[in-house]
Amino acid sequence: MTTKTEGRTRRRSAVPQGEGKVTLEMVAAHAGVSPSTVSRILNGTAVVSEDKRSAVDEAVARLGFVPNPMARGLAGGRTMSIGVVTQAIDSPFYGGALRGIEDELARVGYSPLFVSGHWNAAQESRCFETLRARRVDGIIVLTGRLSDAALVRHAQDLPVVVTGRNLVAPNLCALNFDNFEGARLATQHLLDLGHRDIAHITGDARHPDTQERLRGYRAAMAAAGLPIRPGLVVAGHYTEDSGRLAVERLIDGRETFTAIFAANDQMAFGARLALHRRQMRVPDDVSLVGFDDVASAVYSIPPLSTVHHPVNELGQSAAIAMLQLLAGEVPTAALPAPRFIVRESSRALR
Amino acid sequence: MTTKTEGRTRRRSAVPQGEGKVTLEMVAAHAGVSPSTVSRILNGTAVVSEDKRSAVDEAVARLGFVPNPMARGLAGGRTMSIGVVTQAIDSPFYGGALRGIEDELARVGYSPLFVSGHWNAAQESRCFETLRARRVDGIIVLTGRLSDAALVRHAQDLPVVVTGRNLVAPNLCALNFDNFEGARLATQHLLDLGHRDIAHITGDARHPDTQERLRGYRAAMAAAGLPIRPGLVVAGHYTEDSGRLAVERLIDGRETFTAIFAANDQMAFGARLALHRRQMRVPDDVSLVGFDDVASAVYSIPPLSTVHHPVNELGQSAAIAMLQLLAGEVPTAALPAPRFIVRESSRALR
DNA sequence: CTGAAAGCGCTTACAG
DNA sequence: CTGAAAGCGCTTACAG
Repeated sequence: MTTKTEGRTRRRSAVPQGEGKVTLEMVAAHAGVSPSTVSRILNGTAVVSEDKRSAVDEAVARLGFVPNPMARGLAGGRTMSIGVVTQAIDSPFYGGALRGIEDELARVGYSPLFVSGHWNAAQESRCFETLRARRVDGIIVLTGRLSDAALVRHAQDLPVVVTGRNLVAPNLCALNFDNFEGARLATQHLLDLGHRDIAHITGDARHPDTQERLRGYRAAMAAAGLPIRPGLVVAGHYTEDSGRLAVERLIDGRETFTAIFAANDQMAFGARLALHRRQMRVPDDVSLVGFDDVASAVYSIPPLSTVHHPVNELGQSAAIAMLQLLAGEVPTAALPAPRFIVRESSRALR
Repeated sequence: MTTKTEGRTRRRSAVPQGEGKVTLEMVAAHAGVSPSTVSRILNGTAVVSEDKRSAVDEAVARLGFVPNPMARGLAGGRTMSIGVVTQAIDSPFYGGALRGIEDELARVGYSPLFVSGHWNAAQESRCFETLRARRVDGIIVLTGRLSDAALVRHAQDLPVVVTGRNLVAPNLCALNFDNFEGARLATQHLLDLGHRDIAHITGDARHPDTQERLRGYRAAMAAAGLPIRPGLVVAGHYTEDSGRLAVERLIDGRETFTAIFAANDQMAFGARLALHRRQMRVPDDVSLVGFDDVASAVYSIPPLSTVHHPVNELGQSAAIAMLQLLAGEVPTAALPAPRFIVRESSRALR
């Protein structure tokens, strides 16, 4: 049995190897100009005569020159890297955002530096230190627990874009999804289906989105002339297990309900399991809707009706806004409006 | 309107602020020694007298000195960063590994630099270039599509640890999970339950694990004296949708089956949906088992029986092995043996 | 428009 | 055991 992995013949190229060894000085020598000029051309820092420019371009191509980011950073120029403060690198929700950021940054030669704050302000502060020590050109923060003031302060030193907040400050761009409207849509969907006894599993109270989503739920109920029954609002904290537990409490309590709106998909999945354990069928016995539309929502059983939170676009927009800030432009990024996706976990009350 | 880029007020505080501004030189001055000595103490590069050491330690603490990784890297020392070549930053499977790596590296002050190869050898090569340009101290590769030869070559320049392969080379450590045994276990579980007509959804043929898992399935069947019915082995490529399609083909074909072993959980989820659509109940009508035990497996309906692939430990072990390689030691990392987790998607044939 | 020179903050031979 | 000095590969005032 031959191993497929070994048969790769080692192609040798005429092109100078060892990418890392070619320096800007070598390029300068080959092009017959000074290192300063090469630097300027590479950075578009100054107007340079056409012939020198082409000579340099050619030398760069011939030698396969790749500027050393470390040297660049040390010398005070751009490091071409953007710090990304996420909460957990393996979050099923933020994962899509990380990818959006990575893709968008990649197309202009920037690379992201991911660090995890684990929903902890102290750790997040350390993330910032790490990132600044590495001389990132800017920092993107996905929600986080840092105070707005702290963010504004950092923005004095380098561009920052933050998601999940509304914040206006110089050199800073805040990108927020319309959580209120999304939650209103989800609740309205259930209302339209004829449900009146709609329970809501809230997210972590310290999370900014939580209040907004609760507010959306309340607004829809109120608009329908329905009272908010306190027993129908149960607290979770965005994890599957907290959703499961919330439903257990709901069932064990005296309140009756025919539908549940979970503040995120993960809790909806947990709720689904609790319902399953109690032999309550979705959507036959109770309708269930979530929020976020994570990748696995389509494959849950039954496929989950949920509000689409364009997390990938969120990442892209954040990256684009950062690039604009870096270019001295005013960010124009805007997030798509919430859309409710009807799948199979909700149905008309009969 | 003031331009934000210019207004950089430099705040001055009593406490040495701006962590980034304290340099090794300042520490040296405060401690009354030369920069070289400070550097040596910080790096444990040489034996230093006790009094100088404590003087330096104190100065470091007082000033809150944090070495600049860029300068470190440029000067030829360690950058304290490890490149991690993953396939997709948002993979539900590798996510756990990334986290394991991050956690393990963090405790010794290293930070990971994640880059995505997207299952594409060319992109992976570029990942390596990026990482080397940034002077990472070592590179961890999660499977990938690079040839073994390419990996061995890179290991000549810096320590490499790779998962998902068996490979022996200097300055390189390969960490592989026992896919064969895992698959054998999964199939045996179904066999023990009385199933004979067991279908297998394979993974992407280009993926090294695929053959091993297929081999495990075959071995278990053979050991039970059962023939392998070709029609029962359908190809997928590790995505939910490919699992769904595979089951559609299975159902539309003439073969009968009472159980399915999907080569990973994602395909099992897809299979589950296809079954659901055809009104086939799990586990009543068909038993379903997966492979990997991703985080969401516990919350799928019904909770998925699957082989536990300790992906978090995989990440940790990879990080530990890297640290050992960096210390000039021989890696001792070993992965836990596969365990089959019985949940509710499989049950005895009656 | 374009050089020469200094400097970014460290590490590491080289000499004591 | 410990300095002084050079150098890592760039960028950026400073002078033409």
